[in-house]
Amino acid sequence: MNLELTLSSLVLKAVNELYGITAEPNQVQIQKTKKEFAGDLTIVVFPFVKAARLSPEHTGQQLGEYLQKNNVLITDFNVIKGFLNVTINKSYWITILQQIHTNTTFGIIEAEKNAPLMMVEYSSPNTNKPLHLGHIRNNLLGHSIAEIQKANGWKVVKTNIVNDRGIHICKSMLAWKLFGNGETPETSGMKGDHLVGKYYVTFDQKYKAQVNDLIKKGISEEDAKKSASLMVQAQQMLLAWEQGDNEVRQLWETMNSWVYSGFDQTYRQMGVSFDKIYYESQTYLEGKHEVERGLNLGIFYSREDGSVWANLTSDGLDEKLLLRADGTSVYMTQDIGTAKLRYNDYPINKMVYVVGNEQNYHFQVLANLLDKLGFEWGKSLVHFSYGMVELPEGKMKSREGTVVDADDLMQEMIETARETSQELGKLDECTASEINQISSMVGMGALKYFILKVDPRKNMTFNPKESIDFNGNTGPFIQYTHARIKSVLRKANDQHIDFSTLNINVEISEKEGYLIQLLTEFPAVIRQAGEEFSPALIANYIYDLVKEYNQFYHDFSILKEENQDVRQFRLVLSDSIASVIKTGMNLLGIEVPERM
RNA sequence: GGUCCCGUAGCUCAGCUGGAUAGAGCAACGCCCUUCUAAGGCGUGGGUCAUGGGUUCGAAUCCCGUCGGGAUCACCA
Repeated sequence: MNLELTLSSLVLKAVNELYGITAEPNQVQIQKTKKEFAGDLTIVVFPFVKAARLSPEHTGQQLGEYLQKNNVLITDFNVIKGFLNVTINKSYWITILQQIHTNTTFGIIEAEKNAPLMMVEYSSPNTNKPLHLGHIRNNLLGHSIAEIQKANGWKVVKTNIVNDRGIHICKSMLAWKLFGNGETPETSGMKGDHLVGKYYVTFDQKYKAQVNDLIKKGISEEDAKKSASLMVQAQQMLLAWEQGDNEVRQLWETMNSWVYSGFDQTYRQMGVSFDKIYYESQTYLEGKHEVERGLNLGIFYSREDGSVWANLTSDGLDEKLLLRADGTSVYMTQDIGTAKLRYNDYPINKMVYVVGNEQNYHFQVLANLLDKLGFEWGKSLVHFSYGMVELPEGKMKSREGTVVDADDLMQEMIETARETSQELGKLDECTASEINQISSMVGMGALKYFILKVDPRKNMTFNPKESIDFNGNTGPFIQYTHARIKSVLRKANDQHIDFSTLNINVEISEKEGYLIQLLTEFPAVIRQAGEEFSPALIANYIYDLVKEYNQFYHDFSILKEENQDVRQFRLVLSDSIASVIKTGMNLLGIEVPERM
């Protein structure tokens, strides 16, 4: 039984015996004692002062005396205003540390055989352009959430829905066909996804020129956009694609294969992966079937032009298009199909979509439509809605060329890490491949931590002109602390110091006791991060821990400590902290080096 | 216009299921390497928690209004 629960029930007993009231467990508020006061845990006494008919100070005093008398772990207490601060026996903390140190999966709950299954969809790229900073946030969140849920005992299937078809794909295909002169990744030396992206931009430029010409000829902007020949051709291409036209399909497969090899490279660098990938081209027909079924059931209706709609106004939503007049499908259509196929493929208990908050409405509608179509899990889907990454001047706009490319950014981070190591002379004794490995870890660590430490629900700002920091509240700071601990442990090992056992009665400082207390919070942090879908909670926790540890490291010596028991204790403490750093950072998808 | 989200130090962010004097990092300034990795530690300055009300013993946190910013309501995805 953990300390807080023990204390909590003891407080309930105390108020019952002292004041004759039966308090609810949630009235007992126990929190960590603020640093400026003596004590480990604080009980808020305000909820009981009425029943006690005493001043808050008096009530606190009485409760404190009762607690100390009835719990051997409490060695001392003090009351400030209405706050009762209790001090816990140091040997208790040492016992706890011993347990943590010997527990190789501290904080982690491994999935049991019959554990529930969570499917996490993330990434979901379009195959018409390379990944950018927005995708990075999505991928890092998706990967981290999957890891966190695994650590909370779920079975997790990571999935990706690739938007490999649709009008936008046809645009880059058409532009390549018209203006590409047969260019390939090989002939151009470009990464496949970047090459295809180039033609998507080409389409946009040429199309805009056509529209402007038409407007100059006196055609309205609206009509010009519809009748520009590039748009008409793209729509014809989409239709040809849906009808299985050989030539179009071949071009499509070729260009998509270029994109996939580019994406693979990006995903590898990012350190993310998937257990099962769905392709829109393989799910949209299922979606169409479902829409037609809904139409037959009278859930949906068709308009005169043949388009199919859902009327959701009675649910507070709008009317939603599900099939265009020409019979081609839209985003929503395929999402319905994909959902159905997934539930056929896996015994899903919880479906999580990691998708930006700009699509909040889309998922409201999706849940509603699935529900209407009779899927009982429709309403229970989770849209893990995260905020946008913005530049100081606002949203990234591909048309204005302000998009931060994922590959470029990752490369820059790794280069910066390499240069920094070199300037500081940190890796002078390492081989070239070690230097590569560590630079990659540190550069990616800086990027990942920068993104994951902020509350996922909130929009965040990224300033490309100021490179991501390596000092302070950053990934490298945490990695560095880990490396320093590992260095000490290596030296202990060289000196054949065995620290497998602890003397429970060793004298420890406040700081050391506090570090153990922090360690004990780790499992609860993982639980909460899972419940709230927030990697940021883990990031912030690890930062607090590391900051405290660095103060300890500065103020106390470990290997030079003469008292053997104390030295053992500090080694065990450091080792345990290194483990928690590593586990926590791994939950964020960040690796930690042995040296840096 | 309807719906939803956000506003905390110069900048980037914590804190938000109500609790003590609102915390970090960056930036600025000043200290600390003959001592286990200075990517570190210590210190100084910096706040009307957008704003006005309300609930409460107690509000950055909960409720209502106002102002400011954003998202969305597409035969885009």
